[in-house]
Amino acid sequence: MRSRPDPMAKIADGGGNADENRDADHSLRGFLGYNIKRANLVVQGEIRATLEKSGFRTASFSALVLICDTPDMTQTQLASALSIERSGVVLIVDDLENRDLITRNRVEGDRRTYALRATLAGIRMRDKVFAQVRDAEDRLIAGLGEDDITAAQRVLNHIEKMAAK
Amino acid sequence: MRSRPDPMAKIADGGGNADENRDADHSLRGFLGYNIKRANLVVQGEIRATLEKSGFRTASFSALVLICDTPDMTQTQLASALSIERSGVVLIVDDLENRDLITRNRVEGDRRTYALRATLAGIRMRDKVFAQVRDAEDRLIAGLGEDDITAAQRVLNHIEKMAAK
DNA sequence: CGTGATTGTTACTTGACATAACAATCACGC
DNA sequence: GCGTGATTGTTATGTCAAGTAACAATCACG
Repeated sequence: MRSRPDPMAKIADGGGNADENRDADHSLRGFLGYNIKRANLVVQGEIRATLEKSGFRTASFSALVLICDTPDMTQTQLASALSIERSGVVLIVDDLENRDLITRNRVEGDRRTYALRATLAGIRMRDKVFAQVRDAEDRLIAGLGEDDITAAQRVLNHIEKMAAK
Repeated sequence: MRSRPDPMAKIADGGGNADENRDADHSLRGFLGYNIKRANLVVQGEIRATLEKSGFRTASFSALVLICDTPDMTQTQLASALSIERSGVVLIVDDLENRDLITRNRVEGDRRTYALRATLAGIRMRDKVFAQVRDAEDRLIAGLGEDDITAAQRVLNHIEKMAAK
């Protein structure tokens, strides 16, 4: 009785895929990798939407926050912290510098490296967007218990520590 | 006393970025989007490593599972379930069909669509790889409490439901 | 039966990365 | 001091996944 698709069950899958997907993937739901992927998709989408109102991509805003928190950071350090290649941070730092949010400063003793430092405007921008992102996330987790969230953080951090070894 | 970086804290960021990143990003740690992203990175990496031993990418194995669970599925339905475009499933279904894991069957009444169905080999493959992925995930969450995991699942599913609306 | 929508398909574009090579600079042994 | 090798920022190039656009075949439906 399952093999013959009920004519009533017209797929009608147009845009609202949330309905018929709800139980079509019950096998994959058992994988936490699947659940993380899908949750990550909406979180990143929401954050991206929030950030682009201020002209940031996820990586560039993360870079600004890191530079604010760790003044005189090096581009190589930034690459390591962002888990991307050095060549990638060049574009990001270029952008932040062009918008006068950070400055590249020469450092005495090593003329190869730049000491990255946020400007006052950069710090103000960080604070403003930081709050916006927090609001966006709060809206996503509204209705959840505080203990559930800390438990989730515990699980996520544990998984991250288990990186292939 | 936080502003002046301790000279002892020499960055020394060579390859092992897990150490100096631990507290360099404490601001970003407050965002669950950040934690999800990083955890997702290692989970997907682990799953990818597991799947590629059997010649799958994440999407193609998800497709196989979905087709096993929902026989006579349509490619458009599959695209919706995978949250990708129809043009993308063509390559995936091509691959699965070439490996004799599924078959494209014509359906009476609508000569446009294919009814996707897993072969016996496809079902066996699904079961085998399914167990491997579950083992890989179990290794990642080893040491965590059962209640923590269910709480995490609750949080993740809640977030997913909150998709931009 | 004819207009418009849907399905699978192909070709093209795009975006975000990594890789590779390079000049300038540093570290360090001799 | 000097020369070899490593490091930093940079540019150019490649790659890979996923999306867009267009198309023929087919269906729905007035």
